[in-house]
Amino acid sequence: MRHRLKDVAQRAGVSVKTVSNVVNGYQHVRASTRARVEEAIAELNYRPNLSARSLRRGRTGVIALAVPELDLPYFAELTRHVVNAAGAHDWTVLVDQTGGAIDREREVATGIRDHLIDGLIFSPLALTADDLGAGADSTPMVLLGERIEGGPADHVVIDNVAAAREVTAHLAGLGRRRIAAIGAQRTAEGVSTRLRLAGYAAALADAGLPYDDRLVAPAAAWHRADGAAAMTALLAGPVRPDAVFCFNDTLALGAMRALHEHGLRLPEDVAVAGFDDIEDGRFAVPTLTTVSPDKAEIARLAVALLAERLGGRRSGGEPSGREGGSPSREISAGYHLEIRESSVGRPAAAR
Amino acid sequence: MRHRLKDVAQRAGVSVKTVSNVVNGYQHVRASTRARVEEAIAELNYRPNLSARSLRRGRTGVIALAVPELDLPYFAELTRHVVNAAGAHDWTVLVDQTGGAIDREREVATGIRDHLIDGLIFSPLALTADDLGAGADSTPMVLLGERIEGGPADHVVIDNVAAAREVTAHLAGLGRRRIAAIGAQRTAEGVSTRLRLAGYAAALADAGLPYDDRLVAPAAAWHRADGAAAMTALLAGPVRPDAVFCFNDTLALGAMRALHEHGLRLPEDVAVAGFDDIEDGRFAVPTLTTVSPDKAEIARLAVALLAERLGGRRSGGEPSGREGGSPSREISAGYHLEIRESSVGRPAAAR
DNA sequence: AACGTTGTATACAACGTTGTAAAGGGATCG
DNA sequence: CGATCCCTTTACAACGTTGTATACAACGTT
Repeated sequence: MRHRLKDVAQRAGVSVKTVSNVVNGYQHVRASTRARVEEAIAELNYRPNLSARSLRRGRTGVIALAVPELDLPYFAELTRHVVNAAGAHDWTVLVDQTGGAIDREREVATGIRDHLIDGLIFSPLALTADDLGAGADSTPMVLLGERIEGGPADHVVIDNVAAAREVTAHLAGLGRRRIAAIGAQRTAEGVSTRLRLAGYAAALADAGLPYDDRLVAPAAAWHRADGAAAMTALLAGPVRPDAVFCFNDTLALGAMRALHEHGLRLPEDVAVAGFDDIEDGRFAVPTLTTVSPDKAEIARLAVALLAERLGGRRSGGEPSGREGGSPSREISAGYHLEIRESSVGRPAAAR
Repeated sequence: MRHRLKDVAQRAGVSVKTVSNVVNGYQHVRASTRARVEEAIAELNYRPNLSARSLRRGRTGVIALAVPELDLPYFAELTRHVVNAAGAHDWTVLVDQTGGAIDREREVATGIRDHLIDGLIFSPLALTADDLGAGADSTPMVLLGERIEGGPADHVVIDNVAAAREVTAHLAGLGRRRIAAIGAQRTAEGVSTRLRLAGYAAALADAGLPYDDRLVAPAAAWHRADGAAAMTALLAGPVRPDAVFCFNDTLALGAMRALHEHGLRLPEDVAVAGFDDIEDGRFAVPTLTTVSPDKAEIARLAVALLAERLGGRRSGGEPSGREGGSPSREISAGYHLEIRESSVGRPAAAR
């Protein structure tokens, strides 16, 4: 049984307008009147009708987070951080999954469930700037990652080139001479993929190692099975890698499983590194060396950018939107290397 | 720039009512008029204002899924299945996390973002039937798991007792005589916990093995770190287990990591079994023996129950709700055992 | 008495969509 | 010619909330 302002007003013996004033914290309300209204609200368990409120105000207090797949642990962990960061603004987060499919991503970018969300945080895989321009509505959007160059939205990024370069350099610094990479894509559509590959290539050059196509394995998607398949293909190839940089942790965990099945020792025979620092990798056998982006910071920055676009408050006004607002910004979040057993082995003292 | 029915009407040279009739598939619209309107809709990229629509109709087309933690893989995978199942009804799923905290769960049960959702699928950890009765609104709710006895909501469950019994019997059938359990709780608040413990105890009795408190380790939460800590405590205890049944897969993965760190072999020294069949366990070293609930079926059943409560259609009518509707139902979904390396070892032929 | 402040109510309309009722025009059929 | 059907429009109000304007009363101060 949902109660309206009108029902509260009747119960408290005041006007609808007075109840609204109490609910909205309008200062000119006598304390005794306020108490009476609040009591009626509690008795009736009144909750504002947010559809009505949003129609009148133009705001719902809901933002959306659209990620490729929630069951890729990186996105699940990121979602948790976004939900926490959004809580500080008293926002509810609607989580959507695109599956990385271009048509779904276009749908999200052009307005999912229009008018039900105030803003969008979006981690796309396949979108282009053209997709963003065409048919986009005015809902403020923050993109995670460097997927869209020159688009109108704000971006939160990490330096994929530097991070990939650094972790590959770590492997080279351990004396590895045949460093493979898993996660490239044939069509090179994903910008993250290209940047991580560029960082890998730069580190090889830094170390005076040749870039060898035979050591670069593609992956259709970034799940464990894809990592296992790519590692298996590399092991069947003409050049035996002594290290492998995987473009995310789930690829790395799959590769580690494949290495185990081939009777290879980690890291003695093949050192492994990943990217993302998911909890999984911290408890794997061996624990996984990885790039650890500051997920909490990414979430915080994304929510802060969105809040700024939305004017940082819950109440009205036309959002500055994506067309004609301030120029789009790109902010970098931090990362660091987590060096673990999969590259440097087990501390001898622990045995 | 959001366009209204009025803008479409002007562009197509018809009335607002005619545009509404086209949008809603009213049959008495001339084909040429319909074409004209649809063209205007496409040109303006018109999208209905769902707040306005829901205010008028009383429906938003959004359901909520509330789970304890999205970054526990079981819930992330379940979310994916729920989103897929809901898509068949053209529903959008709003995902919320409660952290398993009683006050957050109460908040969810009494109506999160009122009027923004048509129904709720809820996987609570701490709620009681009293919590459900008090202050609950009329939004239809389906509960996942046997958390709430005698409450008014529909339930989708799996037979936790039988499943736990079966996987423990599997370990006993392998000749294991000191089978431990990880995941019990001191306060025994969670029903799943109690049922899995009951199944474990029943299987011990079936096998003529004594129930030994020293082999039952509690866990504060069900993350990998909790499993590792509990396994470490068991290994420091007076009775050395030769098998361990963990109440979920993340506990099991943490326990496996702890066993490895103590130089024990799996499954030779200690056989391990989990519950949930997350992807992680399929690629672990060794692969994890586990109870595999049919997550897609759970999702499908939950969505179907909710659809029934909502009258299976998008348009109007007062939902039958939780008060005064048909009696609450409990439906069981299937599960099976996945026997893998952590209990039976590696197939010899694979080496 | 006049003025300013506080507090409450009334009035109205806005937000975008849609359900109901009624009217009107055109075409067809008995 | 009247009845019926198809099609479109106009009119109105509903949904629940809230922003603006105005009116009025009470109280305190000058």
